[in-house]
Amino acid sequence: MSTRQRILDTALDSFGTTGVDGTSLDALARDLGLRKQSILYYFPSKVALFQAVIDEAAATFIAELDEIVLDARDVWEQVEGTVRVVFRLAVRRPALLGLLREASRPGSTVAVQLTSRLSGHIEAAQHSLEIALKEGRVRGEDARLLLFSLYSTIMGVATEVEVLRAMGIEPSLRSLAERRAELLRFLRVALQPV
Amino acid sequence: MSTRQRILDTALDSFGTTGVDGTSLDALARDLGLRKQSILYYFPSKVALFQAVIDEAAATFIAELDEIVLDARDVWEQVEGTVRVVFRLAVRRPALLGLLREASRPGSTVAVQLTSRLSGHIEAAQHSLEIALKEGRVRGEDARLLLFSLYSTIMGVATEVEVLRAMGIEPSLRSLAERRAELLRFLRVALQPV
DNA sequence: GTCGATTTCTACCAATTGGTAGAGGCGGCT
DNA sequence: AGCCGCCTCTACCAATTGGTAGAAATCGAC
Repeated sequence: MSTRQRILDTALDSFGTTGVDGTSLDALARDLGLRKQSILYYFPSKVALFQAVIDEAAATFIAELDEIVLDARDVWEQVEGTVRVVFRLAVRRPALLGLLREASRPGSTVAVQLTSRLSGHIEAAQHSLEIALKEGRVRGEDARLLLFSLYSTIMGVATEVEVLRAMGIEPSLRSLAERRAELLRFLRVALQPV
Repeated sequence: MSTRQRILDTALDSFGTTGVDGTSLDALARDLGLRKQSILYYFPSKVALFQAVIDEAAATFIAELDEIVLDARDVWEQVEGTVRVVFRLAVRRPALLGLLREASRPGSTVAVQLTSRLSGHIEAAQHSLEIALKEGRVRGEDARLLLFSLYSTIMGVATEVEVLRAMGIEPSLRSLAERRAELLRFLRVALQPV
């Protein structure tokens, strides 16, 4: 793997767990077995590196979502696909979810950049939700609120892994799968029209 | 108000919005019209200050919750009370919610402290949820997952304010009240037994 | 007024931060 | 060999970080 890509990968992990402010270029270079000047050779500044990491993270996130969600035939399949993607990321790349949270924090300069990057996907999801609402296939009123609720519920439950880890409890894959199944049941019931 | 209390207040706002790493004692002192040495007079170190802030934040949060939630007669009143408290905090003290997120981030040293501080309330809520589940007054299976889902949903929607602000949109109080009402409808439907 | 405690100040400090300048290694190409 | 472009290095820098030492100011009590 190219040095540039290695830097992006390690930076994502570090930014996602320790935070951007909590990650120094020195520490990052140490993890890579390099000097920080080599990092600054590939990326002109730290914020440039952060933006590149965000860009790549958003790209992979969208790619994973698109692959599963876009060719879903109804809203429920979209929800199911999103849950699958987010949980897979929570297991395989927990730092990515942490990074998304970090970047969407108010005051972050890249928040705008990230949301504009994701806005296409968000609007598409909202649109298909609105249609489903209008046709009565989904229970609810405001598509935007529904979307936010779904998103925050999924993210919250998925990041429960991290919270548990922070409390010193290592969650098993089995318990994670159970939680995912329960979350799906919960969402199905919540979405089902009366 | 005492200087010590002023420091705690300003620190909460700063830590909650800019983050702990993103807040220097110098900047904090500047906001207070002091020198940072005066801060270090009241709190021996920065992490000591952070812990004090967390402690106070958790205390107010719990106090607000207890006041409304504990004398609720059924689970639905508890949920309604929690939503009311969180939304009120999102309007009056948005930094507090940001701080709670910051502190519950994995890798944070105070995460354990915070959760142990809240654990009493969490267990009480989980307990009453379990009873409601057993008696069939609430639809669901795992009380713990249900609790997490409720919590993350409420938090997510409440912090939508911050996300919108980060996108440059100032949400009106009216729209916030609407969202709260919609969230309550959403939760009521999701909890109602069949 | 003055004593003593509480509080806030000036003056430093070592360590770390992100970032610059430029030398040298390394490979392939002619 | 010699050159060149790519990469990584050493050496350094100004600014900022959290924190210390101790001098002044401020205060109420007597």
